[in-house]
Amino acid sequence: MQYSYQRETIREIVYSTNGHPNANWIFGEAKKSIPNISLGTVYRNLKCLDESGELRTIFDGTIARYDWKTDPHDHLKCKVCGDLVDVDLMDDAIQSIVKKEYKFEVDDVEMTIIGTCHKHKIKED
Amino acid sequence: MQYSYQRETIREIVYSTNGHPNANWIFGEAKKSIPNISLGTVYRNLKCLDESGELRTIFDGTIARYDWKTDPHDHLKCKVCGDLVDVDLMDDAIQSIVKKEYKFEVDDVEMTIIGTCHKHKIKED
DNA sequence: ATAATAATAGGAATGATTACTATATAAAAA
DNA sequence: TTTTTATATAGTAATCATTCCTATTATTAT
Repeated sequence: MQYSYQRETIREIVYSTNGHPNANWIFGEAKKSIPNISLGTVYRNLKCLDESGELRTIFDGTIARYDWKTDPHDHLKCKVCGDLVDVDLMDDAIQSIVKKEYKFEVDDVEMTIIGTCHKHKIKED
Repeated sequence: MQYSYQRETIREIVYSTNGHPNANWIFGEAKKSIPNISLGTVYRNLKCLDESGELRTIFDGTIARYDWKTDPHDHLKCKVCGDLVDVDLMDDAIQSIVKKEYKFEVDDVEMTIIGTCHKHKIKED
């Protein structure tokens, strides 16, 4: 893969945030330094950065978000504020059940726990 | 919610398969008995069947699929054949970690394990 | 049966993503 | 360093899933 300033810029944008941005937000940020960058360029480069393991694509409902954390981890999604928080939950016990009982070779785990985060608790018993 | 023959048909279609169909497949099936049903009707009814708890929406990458199994469960997705298989993995330990450590009220868990299913094993050591 | 209410068909609109193409940039060869 | 070759880009059109809109139709309540 040939070097490109656009790809480098996109990579830096993703690496600069913990906010799980989508393609359109990244496009907006990229335009600040490359005003005539095109959205197609953003998508193409996000895909090849994913393929080369430099970022990870996560699916939030029906749209794709991008995360510089490439190590396996999970997400808590608050349905009130929409926040997506990184957590580390998937345990070895589950991995080994999948391997042994289902003879399934695991590449990746996508776990999103949907609920309400502490900011919105109405009352605590 | 008022009765409708279309909604009843859609519900029966989802309940008749284990194949995690998407809206378009359901639309095709529905047309067999209601030739001029519209895709909008399919989507609207899938949404209200989800809201009333009669089915569950699952996200497969960037598209929605529908599942009559409404009890919490997880999926194994084979990246070779695309099959989505129901499994029951999410354990109480994880639930309680989320609750205690993150003070997060869980409504739902979406866990998809991506990998290769036993049908495509090249060799076993 | 009539009126009130909610659902439908059909099609247009939206939003995310991908595909196309002529031009520009980067890497390799001369 | 020029020339050649290959790959990436901008800009735009196309696609796909999904939602929205509206006049008409079906369901429910009176």
